[in-house]
Amino acid sequence: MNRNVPDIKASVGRKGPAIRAAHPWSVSRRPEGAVRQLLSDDERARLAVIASVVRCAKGESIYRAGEPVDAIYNIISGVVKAFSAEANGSDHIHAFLFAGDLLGLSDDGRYVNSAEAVTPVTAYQLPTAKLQSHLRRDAGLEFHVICKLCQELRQAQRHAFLVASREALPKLAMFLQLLEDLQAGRGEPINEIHLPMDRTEIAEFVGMSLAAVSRGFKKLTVRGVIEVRNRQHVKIKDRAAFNELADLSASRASESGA
Amino acid sequence: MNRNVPDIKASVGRKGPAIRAAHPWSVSRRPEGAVRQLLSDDERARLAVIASVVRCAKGESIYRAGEPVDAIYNIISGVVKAFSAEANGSDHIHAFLFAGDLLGLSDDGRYVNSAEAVTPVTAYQLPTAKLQSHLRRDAGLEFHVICKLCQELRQAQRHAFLVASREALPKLAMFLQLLEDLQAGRGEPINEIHLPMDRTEIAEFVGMSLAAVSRGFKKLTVRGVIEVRNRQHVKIKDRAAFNELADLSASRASESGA
DNA sequence: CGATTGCTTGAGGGCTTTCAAGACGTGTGG
DNA sequence: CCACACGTCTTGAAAGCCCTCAAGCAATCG
Repeated sequence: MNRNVPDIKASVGRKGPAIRAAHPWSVSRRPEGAVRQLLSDDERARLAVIASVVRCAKGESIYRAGEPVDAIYNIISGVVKAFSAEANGSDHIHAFLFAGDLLGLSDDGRYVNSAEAVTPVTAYQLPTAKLQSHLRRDAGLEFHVICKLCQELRQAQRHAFLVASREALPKLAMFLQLLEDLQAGRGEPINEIHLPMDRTEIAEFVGMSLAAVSRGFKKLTVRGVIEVRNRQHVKIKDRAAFNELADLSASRASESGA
Repeated sequence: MNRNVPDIKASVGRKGPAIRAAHPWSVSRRPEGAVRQLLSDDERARLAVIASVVRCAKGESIYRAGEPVDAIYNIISGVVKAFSAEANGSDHIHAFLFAGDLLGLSDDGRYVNSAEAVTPVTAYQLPTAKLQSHLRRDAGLEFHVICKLCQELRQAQRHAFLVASREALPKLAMFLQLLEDLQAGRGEPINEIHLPMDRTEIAEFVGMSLAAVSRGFKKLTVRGVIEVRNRQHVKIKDRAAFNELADLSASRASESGA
């Protein structure tokens, strides 16, 4: 990864770090919740002062678990996986992170998981030392970080819910629903779901074997629930069946009126 | 639950809301990490102004998923479970919360999960409206909330890791290790692990059937890994075997030098 | 002391995992 | 432009683990 690159070109047209999340305590009428850019142009500009832009090729490591924490990252473009290594050699992926997400969760001064680029990635690097002193003086900015953390916490719970499911089809349906929601939250079209990661990474995220993921997609296709255009693009054909699978265990409180 | 009780007696001797967590960006030498009270007496006193004390009996509901968010809670004593209902009727427990923890995670103005007292509970109730305006003016307090959220995020990831495990024994070992760590973090003795929840709740947390939990404890006992004094107290007899089970999948980076 | 709740234990079935081989697709070199 | 080679994905068969259903046991409370 190219660290501390004073990349002028990349900064051009960028306003600075961006945090996408919903305000947890206010109600919105928009279908996608209230996912939006939290930071004002001014806040982004102030953060840009302490940030540098880094680029990673696909598969490149951003940081490793156990390393001393020197910075947290804010993704500009691309997809990152946060994972931890298991004893048997394979990894367990905690989360996929997209543009507007923060990563670099730490404990006791060290990263608690590793991060690696799933696609080519551009990100702001925010040194913790500078960031912390910056945060202490800016309550508004801090509040936005709180909103973002709340959102990540919800995602983590949703992920735990997903992996807790024992059957393959509900798992995959929930996974696709998760990606679809994120895609919608980013304002991208959702006629098709984009899967930037490969089947192995999906398996490591949902907690199944690679073979089971393959079989699951197959079965969903045969049943007419989804249509796999290619390995990166999936379309929901039977929304009712899809929701039934995805909501089988996850009874989401979306229809609770007033 | 008794809401808005101006409980003078409960407030006596209490300094106000307390948030226990580790500072994510600084290194500590203490074995239990740096888990400590984050708020200063002054901060706690300022929060106490907007807080009221609520009490719940065992099994009582604190809030339900889907309800409009009016307050978040800070546990003074007792244990709370955060859960969401599944379609089949049983629940999935996201987390057990102890003294010093915050609960009341929300999305789009509504609680995203339900909370219920596992034991008799005393907690501060902090109305979100007042809290938010309070937070906006106090960067130091906000920073502590950020620290706490980071900690909850780690817990959520650890939980996801736990439920992702497919075998019963590693799951239970990780669960016991989790409780032990929390117990140590609270400064309580760890010669014995205290299980305030019943077997059903353990099953709903680790993502197994009640029967499997029972069988798992049995097997751990037979193998001499643990000793079950009674249903609420477990002792680790064979630490090596225990760690082998718990760390089988969770390779924690605790021995990385420098 | 009896009843209710919580926990344990047994047997059969279903699902995923594992191991392994084959198909697909992509990128490179001729 | 085609052929080859590699990595990725799919598919098959046997085995293991936990789940479900159900009955028996223990502990708690009135």
